[in-house]
Amino acid sequence: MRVTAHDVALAAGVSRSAVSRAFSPEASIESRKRAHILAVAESLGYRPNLIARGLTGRGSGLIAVVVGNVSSPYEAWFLDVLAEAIRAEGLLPLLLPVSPGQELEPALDHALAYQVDGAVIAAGSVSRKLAERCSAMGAPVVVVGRVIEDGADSVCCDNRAGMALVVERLVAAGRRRVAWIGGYADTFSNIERLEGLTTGLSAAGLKLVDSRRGNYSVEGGLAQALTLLTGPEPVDAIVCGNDAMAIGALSAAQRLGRRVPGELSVTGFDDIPAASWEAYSLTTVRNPVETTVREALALLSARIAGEDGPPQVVRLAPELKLRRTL
Amino acid sequence: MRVTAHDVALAAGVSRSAVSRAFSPEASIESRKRAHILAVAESLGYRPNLIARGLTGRGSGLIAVVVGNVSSPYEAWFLDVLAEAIRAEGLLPLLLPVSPGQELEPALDHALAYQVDGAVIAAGSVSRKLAERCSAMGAPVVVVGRVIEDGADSVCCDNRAGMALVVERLVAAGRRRVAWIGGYADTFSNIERLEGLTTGLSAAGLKLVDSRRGNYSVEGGLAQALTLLTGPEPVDAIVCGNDAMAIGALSAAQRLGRRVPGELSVTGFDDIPAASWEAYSLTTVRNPVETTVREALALLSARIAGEDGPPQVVRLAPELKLRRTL
DNA sequence: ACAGTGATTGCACGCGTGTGCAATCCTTGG
DNA sequence: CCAAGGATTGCACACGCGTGCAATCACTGT
Repeated sequence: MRVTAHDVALAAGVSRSAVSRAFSPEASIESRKRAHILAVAESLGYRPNLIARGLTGRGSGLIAVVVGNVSSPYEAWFLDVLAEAIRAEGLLPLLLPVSPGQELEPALDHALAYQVDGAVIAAGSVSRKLAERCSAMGAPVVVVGRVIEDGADSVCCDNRAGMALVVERLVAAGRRRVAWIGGYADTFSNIERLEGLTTGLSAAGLKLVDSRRGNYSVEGGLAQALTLLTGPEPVDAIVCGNDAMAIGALSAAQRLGRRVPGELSVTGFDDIPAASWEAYSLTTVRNPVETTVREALALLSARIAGEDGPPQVVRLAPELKLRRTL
Repeated sequence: MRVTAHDVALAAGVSRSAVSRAFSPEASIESRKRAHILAVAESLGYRPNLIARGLTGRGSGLIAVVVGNVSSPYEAWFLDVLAEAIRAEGLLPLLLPVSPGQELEPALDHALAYQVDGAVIAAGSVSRKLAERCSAMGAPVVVVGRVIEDGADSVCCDNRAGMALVVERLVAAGRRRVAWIGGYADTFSNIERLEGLTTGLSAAGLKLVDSRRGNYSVEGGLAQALTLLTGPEPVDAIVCGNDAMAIGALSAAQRLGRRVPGELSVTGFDDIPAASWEAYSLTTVRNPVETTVREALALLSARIAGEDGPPQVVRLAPELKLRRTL
């Protein structure tokens, strides 16, 4: 059935150990013999069983990747970069989709049962206890997009700084009646972004005119912007917690005939690919996804290599992408 | 370090076999004892090592998922649905991103070395030989989005039928000068969609006015539509090979001030989420992704369960989504 | 030619789990 | 009270691989 090292050993007339060593680059084995074994192995279609190899203790070569709705543009973008980077390290990503509201723990348990070497968590609510439990099981964890104080390594863009950039530009453009459409209320990124917005505004002597929740989706942004713009309170800028909602808000503005950015500014956060599509040309804050992934994997690799020490927090500076909606 | 069944056995004062049986629902074991063992296991934080379990032959519980650029909207959508469905079956998806142009084989080898129970291949060029090799290794393969004649199970929407729907509507709307912006030339879906378009047109006594390649990307669609619309040949309809390019084409039309659908029709294929965003309201062909995933997994499960027989081909009927661009 | 040295090699064990088989236990019927 | 039968249990082996250890080999220097 399945061809094993034993079969190769038989066919090549050597011991099974020799086969094993032929596939370990550093092992001591005569090079002529190794070549022969590799040739026989090739002809038999033999590949070392990585599952069995993982059993001997040297790590499974698997990385758990916890991510939310993969179909949301930001998550898809992030996952794309991350998966590519993991494979570039010779590892394999185990995909664990955890929709908002679902429990993270069962999914993580499932992955831990596969002896993953590490986990990148970009969704679900991860407590300090959970992170510690993973580490105790031998799987270092890097949390992305939020910071667990003293609990786990994390890398996350500086949301407040990003919003500060938006406010600066907003004020320079003479906007005075600013509204906010945020994501899920208790989300780390949502809290920080809102906080960055309000402190920036109050520094300019302004305060929010309105504040709503759009659940980070296009539909949510559209619905909230519609009721907002048809409400009693006049508004000359809508700051959104992410790009998807900003795209929804732009649709609302279009439907209501508001000129953007003439009478109304709209901004997003993340700079997903759609933000630069001409129909939107959304002014937004660029979330440095590539750097985030690089840093996260570097942290993870260090931990896997055994590096000890207190949890590290990497904060990445975002950048304002000026386009045509502000 | 890592807590094993042996540790639990010691702590519970039973044999290791008993621990193993406590975790197999059908195994013969006194229920009081099972409860006790499970309690001890829980208190020690023990979970059966699925890697080791996979070694005994009963499958690894892993499914390889080969997909292209995850960040492209259609692939992200598909992956989202698929990953969710795989987890719903109690399996775990192993993510293998294979960008267009990259080799599929090394990625698949990597996954096969993990003894995956099966593979869903939605990207990369898979030959009949490759599919057979996988099956020989004990990993059934389902190909999605293209058909390997007599080579592997596959499920794929009926691209020609989809295009027929577009043509029908196009002709009814009185369009006579139709251009085509396709994806990668040698792609299965691209060939079928183009074929469906041309046969439909010639049945109506028409033929393509122009034909281009936009690489299935927004940027490609934009660039091709720009040169197309500023070229010598007048055009009153652009049929695109997927939604992303259609979105690019709409941007081109907007930039050039063409009224859509007044002077120009634009259509896509797939019905990605962005197609229904108000800025586009793209008329397109809905690719039945949910059904595709369901059928693909059903096929795969049957094969994993040992079902024999000739390769099956499932063709799914698409549906025209009439919006505002045609 | 011979001892000494270092490179190869094979044996056997361990990784953590499932499971056939025979031994044991408890239950039940007479 | 005894025997028969079924339910439980533990032993031991298997899964496919890496690797320490001791044995073997080739080779070198004198």
